[in-house]
Amino acid sequence: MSPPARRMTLKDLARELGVSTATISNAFNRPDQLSPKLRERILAEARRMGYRGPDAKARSLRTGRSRIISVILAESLTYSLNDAVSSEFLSGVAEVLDTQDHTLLLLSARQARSHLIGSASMADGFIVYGLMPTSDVFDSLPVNAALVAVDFNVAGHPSVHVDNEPASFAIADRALRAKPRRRPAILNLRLTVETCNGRVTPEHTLLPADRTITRARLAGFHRALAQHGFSPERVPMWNVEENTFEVCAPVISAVLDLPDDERPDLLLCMSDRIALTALTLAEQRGLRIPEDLCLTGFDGIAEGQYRAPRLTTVRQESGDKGRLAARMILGLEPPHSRLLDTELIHGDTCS
Amino acid sequence: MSPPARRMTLKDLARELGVSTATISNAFNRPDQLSPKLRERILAEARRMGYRGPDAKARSLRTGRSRIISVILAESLTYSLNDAVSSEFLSGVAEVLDTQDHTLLLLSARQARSHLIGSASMADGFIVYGLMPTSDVFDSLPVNAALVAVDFNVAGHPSVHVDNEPASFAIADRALRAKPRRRPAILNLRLTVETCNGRVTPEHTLLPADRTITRARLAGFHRALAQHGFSPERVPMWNVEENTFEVCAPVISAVLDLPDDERPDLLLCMSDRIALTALTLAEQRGLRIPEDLCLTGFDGIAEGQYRAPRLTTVRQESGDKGRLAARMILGLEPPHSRLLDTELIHGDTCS
DNA sequence: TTGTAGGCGTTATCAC
DNA sequence: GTGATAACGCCTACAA
Repeated sequence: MSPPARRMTLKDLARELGVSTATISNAFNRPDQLSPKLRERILAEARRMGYRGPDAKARSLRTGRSRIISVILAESLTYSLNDAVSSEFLSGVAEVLDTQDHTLLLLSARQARSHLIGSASMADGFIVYGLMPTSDVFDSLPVNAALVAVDFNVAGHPSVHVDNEPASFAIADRALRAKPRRRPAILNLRLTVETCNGRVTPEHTLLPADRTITRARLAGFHRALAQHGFSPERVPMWNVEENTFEVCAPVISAVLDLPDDERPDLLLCMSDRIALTALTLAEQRGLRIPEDLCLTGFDGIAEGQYRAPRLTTVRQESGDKGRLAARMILGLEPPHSRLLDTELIHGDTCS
Repeated sequence: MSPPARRMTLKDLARELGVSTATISNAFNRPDQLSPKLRERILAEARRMGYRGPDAKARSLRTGRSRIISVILAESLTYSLNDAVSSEFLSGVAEVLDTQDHTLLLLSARQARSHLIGSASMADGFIVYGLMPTSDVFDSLPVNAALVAVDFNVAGHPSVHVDNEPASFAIADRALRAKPRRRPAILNLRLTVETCNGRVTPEHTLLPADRTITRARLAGFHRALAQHGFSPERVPMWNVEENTFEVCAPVISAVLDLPDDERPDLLLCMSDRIALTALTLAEQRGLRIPEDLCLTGFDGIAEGQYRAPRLTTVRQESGDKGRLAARMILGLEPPHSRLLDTELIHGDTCS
């Protein structure tokens, strides 16, 4: 009879056992506040009667904390979860949260703003990853919220970065040293203000450095090019709008299908995904790597290293970025901005 | 002075504006309950005074719903986020939740049980993905919680599956038809009760079919092998404990390094990751694919298709699985168990 | 159209 | 060591 559709509460249990609610609460949260015997009895009875422990919603209201950390992603969740770099980042975050009994709530800055606001106040802290389309996202966040920015800066909050400019310089320098090249080109990732999936022309405006890390990568490439006798501004650039095979492929096809004497013989790519797409398409066209075409990537994703030829690239430890950001949010690490090192990977695409 | 560290509440705002709390609440939640003019004024004042809208914690306690859907993953978050198949699944889930103004909370069945219980009661519904190590996970969940199981069954709840047995049969049949092979072998994914990263011997016990989908895949392989004149029980099997390059590599190396007359010439792999690892290692050893070694995968991950040779495999739409599960949880789809189709991909590793 | 008041399930501060 | 009791911030009948 009377199957209580309603979830059993702490109060019900207290009444049933003839003890006060405080005692039940203590049995679950502060074992030292009551006799082991009583605690045992309470826990046993709770199990028997189907009480699953304090309700998270009520507890979070009362304590003000939810043990939820939210990662706000610049891109859509769909993209972020499929992209090797950002999922490795998330994986790092999750690893730390896990050991600290926190959970991970995924939010995207792309979601409806009203919705974002609503969900946001649930979390105890925020890790914001990637460049924010609009800064008003922050207006949605609780005031004084714990916040760590990754791959960009937010005034008043610590951030985590990698050394994009030096790393880009290093890999471009490496490529240019390997063998003299005549026609270097740069493949950008989301670098123009205007939507541009193709050649970048003087008509395009580049995003400012505080809006995208790829600007720093470009600076590194340019510095290396200049040092090797090229006029950076004359090195052709193409831009891709999204770091996926599907979006990169047409742009890269256009590059590779240029006449032989115009086709670049060195592609400095801003991501491994772009470089791998170029690699696949170049192989399909019978181009020899690195003889006919030299390629460099950025990120160091596994896919580029578990294939032949191995991609020459820069490894950034996205997992470490995530772990560090998570540790900062949880107060396990002082909240100071940090710059992580990268490592040059000498693969086979650029000998 | 007195910078109110405390977050401003709806009540504060009401007092400030000289209206009742109900009116403020309505302004945010039920626009039709008050004059547009008043609503405008309230919203404007709220913005001006820094009120970010109703607090999610309090709201969820009051309404009983949080707009949070939790995915409980059988594996660790770290693994799940890095694995192509499960992250595509999550991506599908996220896509649907996004459009329905819900958010995604990631939980792992591996986390400390007490923690899991605590966080669980926060969510409005649960999508359980992959095989549960222990069934007592469900005891942690709120009674009568909305729940959808993916890749396994939970009594009393709908599930989403893929046609593992027929798909495995089809691909094995395809491989065996392509060219007569003498020494087929099977590479399993977590199929033994005992931890086993290597050859499966008669001493090992296989997990029961209700504990792992790979059992169904094995059944499909065996049916095809029998049909082509092999005694399934005599076809050698190896097992890998985790679907990652690092864990697969030693096992596969051992297989490939067998003497020529013992080395399998057909590897039926239970995942693309396993097959791709085999492909990489085989290439490193100078084996020709498919002449010397024929390989099949399972999953159809992008990485296997964007390389040469393209992997012969079965595509399962993990994204669709996620979308469907999410739609069921949100009540957009009738809560009936579903079996999704797969598609045979004729790649180059098995001609 | 707006206001009043009770309660959602906890936890924390007190007394006892 | 244990028990009342007052918040936590909001939503929603219901009354005005």
